[in-house]
Amino acid sequence: MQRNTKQREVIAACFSDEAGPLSVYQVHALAREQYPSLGIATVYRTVNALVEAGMLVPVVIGGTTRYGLAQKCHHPHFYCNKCDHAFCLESNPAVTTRLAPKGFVVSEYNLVVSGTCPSCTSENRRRH
Amino acid sequence: MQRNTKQREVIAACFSDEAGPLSVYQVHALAREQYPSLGIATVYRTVNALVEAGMLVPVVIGGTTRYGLAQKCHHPHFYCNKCDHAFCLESNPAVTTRLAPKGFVVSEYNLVVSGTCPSCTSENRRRH
DNA sequence: ATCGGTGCAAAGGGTTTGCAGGGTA
DNA sequence: TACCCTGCAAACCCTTTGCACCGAT
Repeated sequence: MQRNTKQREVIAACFSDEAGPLSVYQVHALAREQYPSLGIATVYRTVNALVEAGMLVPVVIGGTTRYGLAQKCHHPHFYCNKCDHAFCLESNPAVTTRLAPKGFVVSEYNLVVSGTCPSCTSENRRRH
Repeated sequence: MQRNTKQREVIAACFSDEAGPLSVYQVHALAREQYPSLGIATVYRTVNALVEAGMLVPVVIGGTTRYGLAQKCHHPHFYCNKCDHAFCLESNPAVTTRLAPKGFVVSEYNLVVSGTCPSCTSENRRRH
């Protein structure tokens, strides 16, 4: 039987508070603010358990795996090269339909668009 | 100045011969058939150099980075979970346009659809 | 008191780097 | 001959695992 611990509470809270998917490293940094002795292995174990449990889904962004809430993250994401933040995008029906030609059985898809986010773009403009 | 070596020739040929993008591991295995003493470090260095040179582009598929010819691989890919092979898909105009909302500057995108490819699907059918 | 969860450190897998020797130009 | 490239091994991440202790039930 599963037990409730402070560590799990803090880790799970990171995802509820955040808009976009987080890497294990980011979760560790965030959660440590509230629980400094938290070990990285615990984050890995907890995140993997939450994926198994169906609460989180993995989203691969630029070679790094991030994790987002399942009910929020079955859709495209935007990755900002400047601030290293990942955003959730609206699901685009045109993407999900007719993705593969005849004969290919589609079970899922992963779409990551990258570039510069609005706030990094405006920061850039201010400098000119 | 860059020099032509047998190793580079063999590695580059792997990509010309292949339909889909390859992982470093796959390139190493393929290239070793023609050059058995080839070291994995040389494959990493050569592939990275070819990406720098613009000949190859990285395609992240299921957490693993594969590499494909630049002129062939700026488009969606299909990953077969059964045979572990990556296929190139036709570029879908609906995907490349209107990907991100206003304010986001898109520089590139990575779309991987996964499931079962035609030959693995038919193999499955034969067993029933 | 039990036994699942945690932190630490070691082990594992994939990728990069330092170095001496070899091969291209 | 010069010096870029290669293979080997060590170094480096990132992630998982083993183990003894801690703490929720």
